[in-house]
Amino acid sequence: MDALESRIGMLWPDAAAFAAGHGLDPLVATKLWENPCWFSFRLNYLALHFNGPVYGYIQERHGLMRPEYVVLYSLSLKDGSTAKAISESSGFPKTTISRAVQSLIERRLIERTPDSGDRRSFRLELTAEGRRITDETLTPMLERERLMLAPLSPAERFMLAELLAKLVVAAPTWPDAVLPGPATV
Amino acid sequence: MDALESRIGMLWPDAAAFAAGHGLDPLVATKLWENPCWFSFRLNYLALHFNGPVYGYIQERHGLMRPEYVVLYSLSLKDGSTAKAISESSGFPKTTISRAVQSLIERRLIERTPDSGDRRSFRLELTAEGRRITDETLTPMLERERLMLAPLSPAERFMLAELLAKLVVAAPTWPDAVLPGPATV
DNA sequence: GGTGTCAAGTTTCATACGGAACTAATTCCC
DNA sequence: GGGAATTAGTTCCGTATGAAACTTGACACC
Repeated sequence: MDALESRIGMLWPDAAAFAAGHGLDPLVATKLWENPCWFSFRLNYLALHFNGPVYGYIQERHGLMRPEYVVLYSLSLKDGSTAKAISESSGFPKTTISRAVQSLIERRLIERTPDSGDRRSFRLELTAEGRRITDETLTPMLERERLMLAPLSPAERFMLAELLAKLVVAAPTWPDAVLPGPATV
Repeated sequence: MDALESRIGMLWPDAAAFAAGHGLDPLVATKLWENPCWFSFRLNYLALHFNGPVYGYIQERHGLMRPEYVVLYSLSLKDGSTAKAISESSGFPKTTISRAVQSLIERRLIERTPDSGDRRSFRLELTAEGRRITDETLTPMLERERLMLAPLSPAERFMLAELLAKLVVAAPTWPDAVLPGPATV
């Protein structure tokens, strides 16, 4: 009964013709216009085209792996966060974050001070040098976003920001596993 | 001068208060409402909450790694695609796709036939068994998208689909590296 | 105030991953 | 038509990664 609903993203008649007309790879056009899972494809495709260039640049310029920079960036937004919070908000497993934290401490980009009250966890804080790196990196990141969002009008950008925010806000209500289909029982 | 522009996604006054009111992790709220790079965060966060559950399920139920399933799914949309096209449309490096293809051939989920005309490349095609798996997996994938998009009205979903599509269409015009800032020269 | 359960972070270990170099086929172009 | 430059795909190899097990501390419960 949702046959119509799942076709929301598939309103272009002919992916091949569209691809030819827009300099788009034919398979990309198919995934864009003839894909029942239109949402996840667009999400992943766009995320990819942000992450690749940006983390490539950071890696090359500062020698930081992606999880390391994720920690740094998280602290630049909220200094004193714990490894746990960073892990959950970024989606990297806590083991990966733990390693990143150690590496950043060795490089004196962050400091770890025991949390008063709970001796299992630690406040993580940027050093001056760590802050310098996040400051310096913000410009190219913003520039990349600007570039990617350029096709939209300001009103459209605002609309997009709102729609995505609505979804993020709802995330805590989502189950963290896909239910096995009824045939599996 | 774009100070305003980059604050598009940051229109909520107090992330901490918002988090408390919505059962949202405080760091997530900060990344949502006090983050100059609002776009990439929302993109990655949502992609993550699709990929994790869905690929976890596929891995568990069918023993397929993510790149393997990406190949399978790509062929379910456009049978006869080449490894190259799959690599570029999915963002996985060609070496990873190559390995996935080999594994899928061994498991008789796809077949490889030499491309008439260019003997370097191969048409990849689903076997009946491969098709069975993509058919069977589509339901939980659609269900996950439905769940994630549930907070939006049909009109909003349509709007979101359109906005994201506009961006994907523009992707071929994006440089594939972030320019080094002027201070780097 | 012990005992069992849970949570933050670390260590261990097997492996999936992706960059660099390679092979083979194609295209360019003089 | 023949050599240079490109392209599809594979192989090799070092390593970043994440699941499972572990450590240490908090908290519940009686």
